[in-house]
Amino acid sequence: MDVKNCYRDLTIRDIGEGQIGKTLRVAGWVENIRDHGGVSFVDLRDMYGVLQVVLRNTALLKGLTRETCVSIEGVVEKREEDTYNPRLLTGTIELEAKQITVLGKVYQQLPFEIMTSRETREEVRLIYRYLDLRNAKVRDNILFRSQVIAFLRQKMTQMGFVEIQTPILCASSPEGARDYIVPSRRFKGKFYALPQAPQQYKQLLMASGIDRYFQIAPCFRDEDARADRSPGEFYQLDFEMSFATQEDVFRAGEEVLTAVFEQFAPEGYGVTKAPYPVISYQQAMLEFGTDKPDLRNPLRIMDLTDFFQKCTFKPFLGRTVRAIRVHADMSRGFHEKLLDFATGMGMGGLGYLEVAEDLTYRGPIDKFIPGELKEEFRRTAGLQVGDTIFFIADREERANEYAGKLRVRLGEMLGLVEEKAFRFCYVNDFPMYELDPDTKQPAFTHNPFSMPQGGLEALETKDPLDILAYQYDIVCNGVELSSGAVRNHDRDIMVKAFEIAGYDEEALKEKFGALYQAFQFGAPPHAGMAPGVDRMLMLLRGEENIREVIAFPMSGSGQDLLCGAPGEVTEKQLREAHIRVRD
RNA sequence: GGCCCAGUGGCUCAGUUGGUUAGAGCGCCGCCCUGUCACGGCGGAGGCCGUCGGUUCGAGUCCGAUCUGGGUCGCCA
Repeated sequence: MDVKNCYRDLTIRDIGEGQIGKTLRVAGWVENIRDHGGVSFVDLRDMYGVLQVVLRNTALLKGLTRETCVSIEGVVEKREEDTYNPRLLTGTIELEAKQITVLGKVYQQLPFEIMTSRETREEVRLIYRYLDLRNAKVRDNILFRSQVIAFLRQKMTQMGFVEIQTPILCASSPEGARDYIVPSRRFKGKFYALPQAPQQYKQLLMASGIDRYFQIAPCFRDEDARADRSPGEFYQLDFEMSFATQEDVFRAGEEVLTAVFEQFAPEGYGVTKAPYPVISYQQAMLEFGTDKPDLRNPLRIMDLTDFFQKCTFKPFLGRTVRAIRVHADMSRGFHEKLLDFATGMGMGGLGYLEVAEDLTYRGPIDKFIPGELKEEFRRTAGLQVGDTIFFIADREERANEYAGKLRVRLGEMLGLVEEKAFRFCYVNDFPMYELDPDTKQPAFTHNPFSMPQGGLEALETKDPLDILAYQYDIVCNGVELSSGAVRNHDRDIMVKAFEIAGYDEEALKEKFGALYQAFQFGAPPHAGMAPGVDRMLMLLRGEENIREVIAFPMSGSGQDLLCGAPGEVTEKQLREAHIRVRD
């Protein structure tokens, strides 16, 4: 687009050797000033780049400080070859200034230096976020976000999904996270809530006959922050498909994710091609010790519980025994570091065996494996000469956790983790119910809207804890990117599913009345998922902190330090909203 | 809500077993410098050591509380 007006003729992106000799105006900010007495240099920055401006008339410097916003008129000149700056796109040219107009003065000392703003205390960066965002690296994350979101929209549209906005002011939903609530002026004592996700609306869209819906959906949850979880609000690529099976959603999810990661991953990164590996929840917990497997790490956990019940090593009897086999030379120091890690997370010790040249085992546990079982052990564990096998024994839940962390640690220490890769998988077959530790009653594990595998029959005949749901996650590099499910679209099955979780039909009607009603009128089978946009961006940019991919992030305590939210409101506002604040 | 870490000029940090006047780099201000690009040189200003209380002859330093920020557990159907 042509930007020519009284402030500028071109942006810095469009200035190059083609303009040599021309007189033109450029607008931007003074990034740096280098005053050499007779000649001075100003680095002029706009959103697109940096251009060196030469000032031969010292008077032009008057009134300029760093970050002053200016319009500069000058002549584009070729630089002498020995003064090229290869770090600038405009490094072979410069602008010889004839006139400088200050558009925005700097009145105060800057709170931090723009070029190194990322090193500043985050609190200060957030208070002056508009200055922080002048830093190229900070700004590029936000520009990158814009490109990714534009790409997602285009891709989803191409795939036949229609984007539909669902309400931001909606009904409070009783389950799940804490709602943000908004008082109603018209209805005294009643409240809207901000949506934790457009879950019910998108299901209602399916009942409305919309075939494939998507939305870059803002989601609001009043829960505490983490490094990878912003408090309050975040965005999901929310989508839902009618007449769809789990496999259909898998195909759609992997198509869009592989496309966006291939498009935007850093140079040289590998991206899992569709179809993604599918790992059941049960298998994930066993082989990876977590439901968020990082497939870049080639190590797998094996189960040796049954085998060790036949041996005489007391600490393993009656315990879940997991093992990790590695093939690597390990120094004594290595074992000490690993043992420190193990005891650091609460393990009593860390048993291991090494397989010697003659296939005998070296290690204290060897003597507890009866001679006649040594060969069976070798086959069961798949051991070869030079292998080391580590053992983890505890009650099952803890054994999983320890083995999972040990797997990650071993992979890192041995340098086995694949670099420069985004490795995706689906984890599916989550249990439908789990025991609520307080009430000892079955409760929904993930999402009350999921379809139980086996349908009504399973609900009526099986132990609730044995029922699996058509419930799945997408995991990338050990990060949960998305949850999703085949939804329960049948009224009767829904009633039964809620009954098991302790809600009668009346409660169901009250809590999810819209869905309950909609399912009376020929609702289509449907399924979907909602990959987190912020998480995608973190992965693609290699950022550890979610705030780095958000233009105006809140602090961990859920405050907007820039604008001062949450803030107080006037008495009048409170009165109109029928709110009284208790002391 | 629990636990851990941090808070010292504008920014990033140092500050000894508690001991005179709290330092450095960068930034800022002034002067010098005609080819730098995180230019260079000389000089200068700038601090209630987060806040409140306590111990002590004496506290940036020790103790207690509190606030703010970060991380984490809980929480996040």
